[in-house]
Amino acid sequence: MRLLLVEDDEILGDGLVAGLKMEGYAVDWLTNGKLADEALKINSYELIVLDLNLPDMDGMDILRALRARKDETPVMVLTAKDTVPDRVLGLDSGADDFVIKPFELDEVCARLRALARRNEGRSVPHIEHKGIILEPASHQITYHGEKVELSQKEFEILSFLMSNIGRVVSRARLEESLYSWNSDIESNTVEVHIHYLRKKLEPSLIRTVRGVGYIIDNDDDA
Amino acid sequence: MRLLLVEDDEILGDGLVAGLKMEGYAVDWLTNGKLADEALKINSYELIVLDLNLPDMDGMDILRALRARKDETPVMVLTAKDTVPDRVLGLDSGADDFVIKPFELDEVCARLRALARRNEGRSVPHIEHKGIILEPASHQITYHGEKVELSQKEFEILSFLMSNIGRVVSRARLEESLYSWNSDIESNTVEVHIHYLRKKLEPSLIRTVRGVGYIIDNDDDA
DNA sequence: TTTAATTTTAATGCGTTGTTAATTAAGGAT
DNA sequence: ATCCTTAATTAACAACGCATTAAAATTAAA
Repeated sequence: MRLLLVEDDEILGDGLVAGLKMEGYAVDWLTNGKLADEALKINSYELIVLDLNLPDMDGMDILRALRARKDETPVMVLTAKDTVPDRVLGLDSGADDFVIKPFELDEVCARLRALARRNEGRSVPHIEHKGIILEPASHQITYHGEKVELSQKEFEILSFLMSNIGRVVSRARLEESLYSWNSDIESNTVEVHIHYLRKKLEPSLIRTVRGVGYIIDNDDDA
Repeated sequence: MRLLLVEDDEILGDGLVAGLKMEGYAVDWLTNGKLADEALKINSYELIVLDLNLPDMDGMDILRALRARKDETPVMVLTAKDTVPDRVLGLDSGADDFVIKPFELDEVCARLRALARRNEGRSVPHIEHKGIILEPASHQITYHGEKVELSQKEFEILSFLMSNIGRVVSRARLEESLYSWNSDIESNTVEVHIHYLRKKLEPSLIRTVRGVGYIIDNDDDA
């Protein structure tokens, strides 16, 4: 699950990154407001953690710009107690949650889980297709009524494919959804995980579109 | 997917072309602003990557002229950090995204994908004609209800012809859509693929217009 | 620390695909 | 009718993309 952290404080940022990675997030950490603004135009994060107090650009501007682009990604705002204008705490700010510094890492994580859950809950209760039931909330898969144990990466790949049923998903796009920008995957990791998925489920479930990507088809034949 | 790169720096351009081709784009590279302006009046691209700092013509003028012609092609602008007038960063410039030099090739590619995605997301209509159903999203062809397996090049050629039903498409134009300008195809590749298409579908489907090109006719006779 | 599980890397093999090139057929022009 | 040009057909070959496997590296768990 991809997460963007915008935090200029080195020490705090470092700790957050470590903690969030431990929670299983693929974290991109930016210390620069303008870069963050740019990064968000790519729009491929599931969560954003945003410090309002940045040196080069007001965090609120980033948030405003984000919402102006109709980007609904859940945003958690970090602020120091005395720098929060009251209006910010209102609903119109566009943020989904606030944490006041100093805070406990555990609390942030719990709130993030809640955010993610709430966000999934709206749009994707569970996806069902060809005998597969995928429940994002519990992170579990059922295939023809039987539980199937998937590793994290396998789950993420399947999720991505299943939320794009009928559309070809390029390998690059899959990689984007699994990793953060700068992490270089120069090998065939995705292929390998696809292979494991086919093994655990049905080989014909995921169709290869040579030179293009992978797809889970709509139709019932294969 | 055709992409126009306008970049005067030889070294940078060379690298970009290589990288973009690797991503599967058919890249046309122009180092000259005026030529680019002309090219954009004639050709149509799915993406444009534009360096603002050109020797003979301001990149912004190209962009302005493009938008003045109601051309909505997504444009990614490349700029050096200190040469970006602030106004350029505003929404009114007409660009869809910016990248500040120096940049990572990976980032540019990721952003381009995002641009293309945003742009195409609206409508991916399937084309239907004479019993053939072509679905770009799933990359599949049906002929009289039966699935037909096509290779990538075959698929691309058929796509191009089917989105130009009733119009003759010259071989040069087909080659352009499959390859970039300067990539040399000195043989009859297109003919060969046309041949395979006719074999897999109906020989009479694609009519040869001698000395001109190929066409899929409107009418029901052949 | 040891063990197990997960993830990544790397190497291999195979089938598909794109391209080339040579030959045959067809269409126009003289 | 013949010649010349253009297109169709076929086969051969090289290159590529993907699947698969095993092993290494990393991470989590005991």
